[in-house]
Amino acid sequence: MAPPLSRPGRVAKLPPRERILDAAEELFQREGIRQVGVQAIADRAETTKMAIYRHFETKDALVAEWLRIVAADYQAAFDRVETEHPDRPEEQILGLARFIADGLSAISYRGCPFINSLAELPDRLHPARQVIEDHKAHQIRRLIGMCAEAQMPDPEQAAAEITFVLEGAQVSTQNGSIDQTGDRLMRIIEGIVDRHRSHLGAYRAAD
Amino acid sequence: MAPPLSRPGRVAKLPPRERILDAAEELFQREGIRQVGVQAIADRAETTKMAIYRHFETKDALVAEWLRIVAADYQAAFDRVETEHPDRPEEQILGLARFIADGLSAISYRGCPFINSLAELPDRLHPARQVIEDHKAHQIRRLIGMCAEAQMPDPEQAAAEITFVLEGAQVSTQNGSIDQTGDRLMRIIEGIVDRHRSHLGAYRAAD
DNA sequence: TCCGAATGATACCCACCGGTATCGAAGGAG
DNA sequence: CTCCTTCGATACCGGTGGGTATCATTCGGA
Repeated sequence: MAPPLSRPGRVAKLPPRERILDAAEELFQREGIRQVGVQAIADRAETTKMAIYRHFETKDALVAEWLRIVAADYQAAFDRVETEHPDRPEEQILGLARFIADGLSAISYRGCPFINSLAELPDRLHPARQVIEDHKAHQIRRLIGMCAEAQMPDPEQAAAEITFVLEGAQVSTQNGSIDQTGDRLMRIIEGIVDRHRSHLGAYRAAD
Repeated sequence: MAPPLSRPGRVAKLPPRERILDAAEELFQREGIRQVGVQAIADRAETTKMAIYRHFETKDALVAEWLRIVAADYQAAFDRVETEHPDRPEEQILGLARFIADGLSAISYRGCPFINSLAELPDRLHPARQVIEDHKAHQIRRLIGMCAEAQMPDPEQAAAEITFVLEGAQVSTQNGSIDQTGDRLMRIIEGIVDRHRSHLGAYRAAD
C-alpha cells in the first residue's frame, strides 16, 4: 500500500495524488480557482485528467482538499507560537502577526487563499465553503483565547480588531498602493496589544 | 439625442445602456464576475446580448465600467463627509467608518466589490485592474490627508491602520463567524483615531 | 412624411470546461 | 508466474462561454 518513497527511477517523483495537490496549490493560488482548468492541473502534475478523477470526486472536492491543507498550515503556525512562547499570550499574538507579515511578501500580488476563494465561490453550498467557515471559526476562537489569557478586558473585541487588521493587510498587498506593509502591520498589532493589555482601552470593558 | 425619461409607454424604462449597467451591478455583486454570463445580464436587463456588445467592447470593458461606477459612489461618500464636517477631520474619518459600517449589512454575504474583483481577476493587465488600482491609490491619499489635518504625528501609519481595519471588516462579514461587525468596527476606528490623535501613540513618531 | 440610427430577436461559430469511457502498460503481492 | 490494482493516454460527450452576423422593427428628427 505504501508507495515507494525512494529511488523511483530518475528524479524522486511523488505519488500522483501528492503531485496533483502540489500542482493545484500552485495554480489555484497564482491563477485563481475558476481560471485553472482540470487539464492544466494534470499537465503541471505530469499526469492526466483521468488520474485526478480517480483521486477526487470532482474539481470542487479537490478545491476543498486544497483549502483543508492550507488551513492545516495556519493551524500549525498557531501550534508553533504556542509552544514557542508558553504562558506568554502577548508573545503568541505577536508571533502570529509576524507569521502573517512574513508571508505577505510571499503571497504578494495574489492575497490570501481563503479570502480569494470566498470571492470566487459565491455559492454557500460549495464544499469548500464549509472548510473556510470551520477554519475561520476555529481561528477566531483560538485568538480570543489568547486575548483572554493576556488578561485583556474585552477579548472578543480585541480578537476582532486583530482579525480585521490581519485580513486587511493581506488584501492590501494585492495592489501596490501600500508599501512597507509588513512593518506597518507589526507596528499596528503591537499597538493593539499594548492598548488592550495595559491601560484597558478607552471604552467600558465588560467586567 | 437625449432619451425619453418620461412615459415610454408603461413602466418607465431606462435606455438600454443604463439597464445593462444596473443588471451587471446587481449580478456581478451577488453572483460574482465570472459566474455571470453575458446572456444572464441581457436577460435581467430585458434586452439582448447583441445590445450589450453595441454599448461595450467586451465583457471585460463592462466589468471595468461597473467598477468605475462603484468607485464613484465611494468618492461621493468622501465628498459628503468632507462637506458635512468641514475642518473636523476626526469627524470625517468617523463618518467614513460609519458609511462602511452601514454598508456592511447591505453587502453582507458578498463582501466588497473591489476585493472580490481583485480575487476574480488575477490578470494584472485586465482593464478593471487599472480602475481598482487608481481608486485605491486615490482613497488612501485622501485618507492620509484627513489624518494629517487631524494633527496625527504619523498620518501614513494611521491611514494604513484605518484601511486595514475597514477592508478586514468587509472581508469578515462574508462568513458569519463574526457578529456585531458594524458596532465592533466603529469602536475600533474610534480607538484608532483617539490613540493617534491624543496621546501620540506608543511608538516613536517621525517628528 | 421619410430617413436613419438605435433597438430587439434569432441563429450561429468556436473554444474550452467538467466529467466519462476505454484500453494498454506497469508493478507489487501471493 | 499470475493476478489485481494503479497508472498513463486518448478520444469523446454535453453544456456553456464570449463574441458575431443578419434581419426586422421602432422611433425621433428634419
